[in-house]
Amino acid sequence: MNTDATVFIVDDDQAMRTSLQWLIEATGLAVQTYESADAFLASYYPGRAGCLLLDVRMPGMSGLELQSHLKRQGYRLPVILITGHGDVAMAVKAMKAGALDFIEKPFHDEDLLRSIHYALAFDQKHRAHDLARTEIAGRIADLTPREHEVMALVTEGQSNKEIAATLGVSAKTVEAHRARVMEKMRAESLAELVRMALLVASETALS
Amino acid sequence: MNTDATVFIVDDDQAMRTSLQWLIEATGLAVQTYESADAFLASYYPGRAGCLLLDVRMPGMSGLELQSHLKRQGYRLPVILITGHGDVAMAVKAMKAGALDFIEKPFHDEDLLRSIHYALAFDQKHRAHDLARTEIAGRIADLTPREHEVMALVTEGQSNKEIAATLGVSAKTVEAHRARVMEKMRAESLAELVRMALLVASETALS
DNA sequence: GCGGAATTTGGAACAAACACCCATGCGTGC
DNA sequence: GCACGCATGGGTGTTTGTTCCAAATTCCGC
Repeated sequence: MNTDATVFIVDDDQAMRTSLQWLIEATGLAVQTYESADAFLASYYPGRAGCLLLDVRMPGMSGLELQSHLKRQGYRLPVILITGHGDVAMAVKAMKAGALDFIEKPFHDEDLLRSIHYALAFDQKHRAHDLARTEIAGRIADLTPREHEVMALVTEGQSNKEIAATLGVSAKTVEAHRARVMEKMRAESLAELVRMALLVASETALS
Repeated sequence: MNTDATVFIVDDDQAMRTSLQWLIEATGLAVQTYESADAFLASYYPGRAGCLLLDVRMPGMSGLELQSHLKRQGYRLPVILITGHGDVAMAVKAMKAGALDFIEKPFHDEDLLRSIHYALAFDQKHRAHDLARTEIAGRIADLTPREHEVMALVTEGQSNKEIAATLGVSAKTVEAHRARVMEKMRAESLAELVRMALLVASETALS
């Protein structure tokens, strides 16, 4: 398990916060509590690993609002919603918005803990992937327009000769661009370059 | 919209089936109704485009059971669950299992129709992808064990020489296998082969 | 055992890619 | 103007991959 994974708890009810904190810390996990969505947002920065335990009904920004706000910001922190007075429509809406779980109070401690562990595993699994994707995207951003163009055609399967014809330049020029692409992308092989291209493209593909 | 997309309705209540059928056919969509999960399974074959409207509570196999059964079979038909007496836990369970929506009776016609249209779009979007994936998986299944092994190393980025060392055979042998892999997979380029490998691997990766 | 598929290996010629070297022209910014 | 990055392209040689060819071995099923 990720050693600096933290369970972030946002709930306006002091007693609930304390009780959740005790329960979760007893399993050896780090916990940070906040009494409002704004307090959490003021403290959280992307890159913090963990998961988010969120009360649905709170003064100010509600749990669902915070959830969609984080999603818009591109934060990937897994969200578990907790509610005292939930209904089916609310639960479905939250799950559609990407919540990992939607738990009604009162709940069984084991159910919540199981959900938290799943969320942490989910976060860890996606975090490495996202990091790699960001890294690769950064390298692509460093390519010149022409190099970017050549990389696209190379990863599409065209040979240097075909690319030269497509771009209306000599094969020699394509070779030069291609070599620079391999170097800048730190790709050891064409296969690796194709993998990189697909990795960053996979994000764009998810509507 | 897909012209042969069909809305499959499974509900043990005759009146409900008829009412849903009228509602949906009025929008110009094809509908087929079944009075039980078994009746649906006896008639449905994968490849049929559309979506599935499923009553949760039915004699015999329940809607949730049919949903997980289809999932196990690898069928990707989008599922919309409908229930008269649902609770939050049931809705969350269904959504976790991949249902696109979970609707309580009584519902607004527009809500159901919106959900159906989303499901049909979802189905169409994923169907082409899944078809391609199945096609590629079929070709891979036709590879001999050795060819499969060589393909794995090739798409990993190893050169023929490296593969030869890995497998303990001559580079010449690897060339022969590689050529047969390209032919059997109908890949025009290494990039295409890598794409194929990643396409089928992406499914296995989704735990 | 015999036929066939799978695996193995080699030769020769060719195409493609890579790795160096080099040079020129064109903007942008200091 | 001059330096720098960018795009362009030529030469030369090596490495790698492809495409023909042919052939030996093993193992499985009929």
